[in-house]
Amino acid sequence: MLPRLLSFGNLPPYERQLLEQALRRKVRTIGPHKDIIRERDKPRVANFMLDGWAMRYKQLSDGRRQILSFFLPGDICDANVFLLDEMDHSIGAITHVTYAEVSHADFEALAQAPEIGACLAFRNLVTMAIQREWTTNIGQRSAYERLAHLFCETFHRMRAIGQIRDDGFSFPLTQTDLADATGMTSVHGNRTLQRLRCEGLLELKSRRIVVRDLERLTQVAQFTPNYLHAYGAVKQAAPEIS
Amino acid sequence: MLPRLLSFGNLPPYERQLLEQALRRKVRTIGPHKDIIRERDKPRVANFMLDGWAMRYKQLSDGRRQILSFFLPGDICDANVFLLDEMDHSIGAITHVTYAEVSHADFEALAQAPEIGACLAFRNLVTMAIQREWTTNIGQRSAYERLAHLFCETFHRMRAIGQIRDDGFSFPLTQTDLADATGMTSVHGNRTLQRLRCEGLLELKSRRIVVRDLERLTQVAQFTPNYLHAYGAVKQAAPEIS
DNA sequence: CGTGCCGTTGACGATATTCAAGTGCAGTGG
DNA sequence: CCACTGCACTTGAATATCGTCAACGGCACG
Repeated sequence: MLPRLLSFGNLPPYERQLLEQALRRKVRTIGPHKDIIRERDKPRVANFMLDGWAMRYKQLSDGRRQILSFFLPGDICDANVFLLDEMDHSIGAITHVTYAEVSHADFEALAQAPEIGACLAFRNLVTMAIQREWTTNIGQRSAYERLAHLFCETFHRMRAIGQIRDDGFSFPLTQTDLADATGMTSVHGNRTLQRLRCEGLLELKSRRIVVRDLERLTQVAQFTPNYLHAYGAVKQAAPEIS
Repeated sequence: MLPRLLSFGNLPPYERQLLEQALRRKVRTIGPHKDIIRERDKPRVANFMLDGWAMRYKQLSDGRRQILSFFLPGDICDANVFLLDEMDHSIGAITHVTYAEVSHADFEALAQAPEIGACLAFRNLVTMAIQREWTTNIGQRSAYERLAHLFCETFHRMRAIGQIRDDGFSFPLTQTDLADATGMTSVHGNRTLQRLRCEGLLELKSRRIVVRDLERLTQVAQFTPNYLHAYGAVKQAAPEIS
């Protein structure tokens, strides 16, 4: 019923029911390339990702765009966001996306529940840690290392939600998206990607990534997964389908 | 008594007392270039900045360093950080720093108090927004725009805590720090800084910045302060000295 | 069978890094 | 008082990385 990360581990029955009810109240679907919420909008609800990929991004007035993070199933878009007068960034769907809108009142109730509240706070810390790692990635690493790092991170996150099959996973971004996420132009992204391919680190074709050599990829990226803090605390396992 | 941003606006007497007690319990001082906490340490307390500048940073194994954010008086280093097994970044003092260590128990009590709890959550959102802006800054802007942006942001933050005098403020970073914060080499930082100076946008000499043309600086940086969400909701005013 | 988006390529120029050397200044100790 | 030291800042030249512009091919979709 719930995507893996939204299961929040073993909740007491009362909390589990609270969570499921909150997530059932208002489920929405949106098509790719549509915005879930835009910069300057007044935030009204917290969004819990149920299925599909979305992204957080900012756009400068001259058109430059920075993708700030990706939302995978089970992620929470903006905990506590009600406290803000207006959004300082946008959230857009990459694929078809299903998400649950959680009202301010419902969110408060979830945050008050001891287990769920702690999980929400923990998730928030992980989200912040990932954002910091992206800053480091873009600030310090070369284009080549940067892409390698993003693929390592995504691999680990996808594994945590049981989405790895044969060392590969679905990766619905265009090369332009990839470039905007790593702070390079799409032309340079394309060339850098080719280098990753021809050095035998990975394949990327028709929206699917296969990691050919995780060890070397990790080395190139100087990737250390500690900042994910055992993201979801779930190792590779069958996804929760019920 | 409390630095401006830690005043949390108008608190009911009970909460104000709670806050002051929590901040009085353990006040520490540390010299410049010392670490307050290091990556891989187990976090035990939340640190509330009382005086001086500190920074959050990450170091790669080959020595490259990314400065992730600055802590000014009144900032909170790591709310909720107890939930993490270990630190994924370090916090270092830039100047002499005075800070209050808040225990897990005390922090919980603060977070439970309605007004303070909301303030803490709000501050956390602003911290995240700043981190996102840094990602955007480093990812999309040129070196020249990037430095301009950092100075704009710092100007606004310093103004919010009443630290602007004659369009200038104390700025204790070396050029190497500045470069590590904006993802460039110190040599390039130096040259870029010279350009900012000779175009009449600002002066930077002996650890003090004077903004000569805020309007043009804002333009160059494409700076929009919306992401600060009226950081502290305090306009320029005399600092709270009591 | 067009149309549009995505990926790819080449040539060129701009931006940023590297390496190395030198200046200025503050603090230290003789 | 002055040499000595260390650090921050500055400069130049050579190089590497990355961006811009423009064009073309493939493929899906209508």
